[in-house]
Amino acid sequence: MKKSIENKSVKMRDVADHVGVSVATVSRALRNPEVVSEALRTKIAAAIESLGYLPDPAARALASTRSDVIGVILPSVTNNVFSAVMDGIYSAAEGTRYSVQLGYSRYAPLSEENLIRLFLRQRPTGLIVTGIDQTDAAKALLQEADCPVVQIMETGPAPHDRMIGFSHYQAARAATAHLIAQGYSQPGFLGARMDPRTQRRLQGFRDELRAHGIDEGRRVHSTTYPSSVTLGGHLLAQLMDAAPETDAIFCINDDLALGAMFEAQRRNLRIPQDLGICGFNDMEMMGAAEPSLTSVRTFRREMGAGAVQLILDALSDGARSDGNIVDLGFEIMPRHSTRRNS
Amino acid sequence: MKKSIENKSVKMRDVADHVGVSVATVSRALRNPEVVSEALRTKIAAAIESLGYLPDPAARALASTRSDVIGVILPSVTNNVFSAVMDGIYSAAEGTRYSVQLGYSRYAPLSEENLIRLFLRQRPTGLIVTGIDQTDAAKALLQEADCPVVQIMETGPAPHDRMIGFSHYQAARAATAHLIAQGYSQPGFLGARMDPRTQRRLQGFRDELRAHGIDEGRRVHSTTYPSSVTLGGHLLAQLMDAAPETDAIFCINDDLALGAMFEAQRRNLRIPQDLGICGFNDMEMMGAAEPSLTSVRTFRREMGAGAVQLILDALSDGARSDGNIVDLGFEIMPRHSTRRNS
DNA sequence: AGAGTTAATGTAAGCGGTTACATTCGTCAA
DNA sequence: TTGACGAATGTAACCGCTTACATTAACTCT
Repeated sequence: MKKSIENKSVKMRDVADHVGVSVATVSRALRNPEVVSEALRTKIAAAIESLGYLPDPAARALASTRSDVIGVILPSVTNNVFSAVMDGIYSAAEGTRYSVQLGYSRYAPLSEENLIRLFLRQRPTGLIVTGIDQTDAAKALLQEADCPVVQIMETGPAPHDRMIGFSHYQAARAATAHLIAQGYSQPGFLGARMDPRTQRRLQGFRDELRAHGIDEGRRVHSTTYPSSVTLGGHLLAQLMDAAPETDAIFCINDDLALGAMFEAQRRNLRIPQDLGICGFNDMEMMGAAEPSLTSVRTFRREMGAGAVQLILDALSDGARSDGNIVDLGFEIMPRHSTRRNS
Repeated sequence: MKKSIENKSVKMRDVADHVGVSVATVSRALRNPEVVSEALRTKIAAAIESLGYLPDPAARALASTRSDVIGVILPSVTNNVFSAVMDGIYSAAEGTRYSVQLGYSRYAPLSEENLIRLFLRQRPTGLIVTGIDQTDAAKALLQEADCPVVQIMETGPAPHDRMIGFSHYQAARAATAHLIAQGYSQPGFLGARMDPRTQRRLQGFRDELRAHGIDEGRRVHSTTYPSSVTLGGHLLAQLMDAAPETDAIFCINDDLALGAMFEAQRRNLRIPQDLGICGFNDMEMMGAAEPSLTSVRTFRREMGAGAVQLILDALSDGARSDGNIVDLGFEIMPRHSTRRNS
């Protein structure tokens, strides 16, 4: 594999000259191999290899009015939940000609709107956005976008185009139902960074309580602060002070659950006898904790990979088969922290 | 703020016509405002606003032979350590005209080399790469790169250009010294995903033991598997079975430390009396855990933000002030898990 | 007043690909 | 033999900006 030393800036022109054809033929060999004769195709491939030619994405994008990037807009960099999604996205994009461009909205709808505008300007191959709570302007932009758009993390009515996720409402109801089934009669709720998505989880919690005729009392504690393990401890402390009758908690995510567990230990509350704990997302540590912690497993990596696949499908289908919703569901992972009934 | 409905594809041409100037003037108003008259500048700004014009990055990159992207190559998507770095990078890039392009090498040097090649093809404004263990080919590419290159996460000799990080070796020595100072005489080592960077931490651990005349015995346990909380538990189990005299552990990262803590609890080992635990990175949960866990704090967000700043500096400096190394240091955060001496 | 500056703007040639259209050439049916 | 046709390749315009160079107008200076 002798690569040219001088591959500083090999252009298509150089490859063409090397083979003795026009640049158009080289371009075709790359984009529509089937229209180029077998003989030339192999010669061109060899020249590309030996010269170490790599196409200039900017020139490509400009000429073809379409860039080979898949735009992804997520609310947070640091949140583990989204790193798993990213992992799925990058894995699925690997090996394709598409590259991923990431943007972070920091949970700010307006910032998300601007990112959408910015990304659309690049005429991306596809766009992946998080959730269903865009601003009206953003919705309009997505509606008019001339590329596949996939909404991830949630399912819901009227997707812009395609959608892959699960129902946060149903997941929360199921988790709450699990607590009740385990014999807990006074479940509480711990939430942080209450955005529309987590609000739907709260709604699921409430509706499930109501379905069992349980009053929520003063057992719902949440804050708009970003979630953390420390915060989980604080929230549990608040909750127990305000509502000592609480015998179980459903936490909006696993960090809060872990923090609550530590706080429970500090307070000498026995888990699961005195306090049942259920988290959300089922991150790896949940099974490893002592005691192991019940959580709602969600398929984050699959969501990311699936979103990319949906875009690739849309590209080949051509036909915009609207209303394409993929529900990945969720799974309650019962562990020691809620095992009161066995 | 009445945005045009038809901002589908407003180009510079449209802005120019709207104001009654040539596109060159509009372009200059955007890139070198100081050479355009005050009057035109404001008119142009107004037109841009009212038409909702956004420049086409591909065209810009092609014409200027320089794209406004900062390339970043990290080994892992999911590792928390790097999400903090990314957070710093994105924050620092926000508000500038530069956008971030991320690539993941999955800890594979060859994959990193390809990414470098790919990124360089875009003639980026700057490049951020992780660590100092590139392949020879990759090193050559970086050396010839015609943009600032910043190596992050580590300090060391002979940076390609600039460098921001800390000494993993020194940090590990300091952590080990802390354990010894707390009266632990048989410290062990838990490692996972042993790459060159973590190898240097192991070296620090060993040298510090030697400096105190302590034999490492059979107390160094590590694996090439990716790190996880679960794995931390397994490793501690292995370690205690192989070397029951162990009275403290230095873990390559906080996940392992947390897992080890849970395993210690399962084994009824008292922390910190029977077993001292020290992690690495000081993630948020360390202080919130029960018992709270000692760790080595590293400045990851600052590393990311600092790297971007170094690039911006290099751009304005012009002069390649070689050998520019920023050592952010580290800090031992003593907590309950190693508090035997007080 | 005339020449020389300087500041502000316009003109037009690219940047490196893509692609519609033109051209060439061999094949085949009439 | 000849024209039609299809496959393979070439020609050249164009994608939306940037920028070197040319041009013009307004001053400054002797």
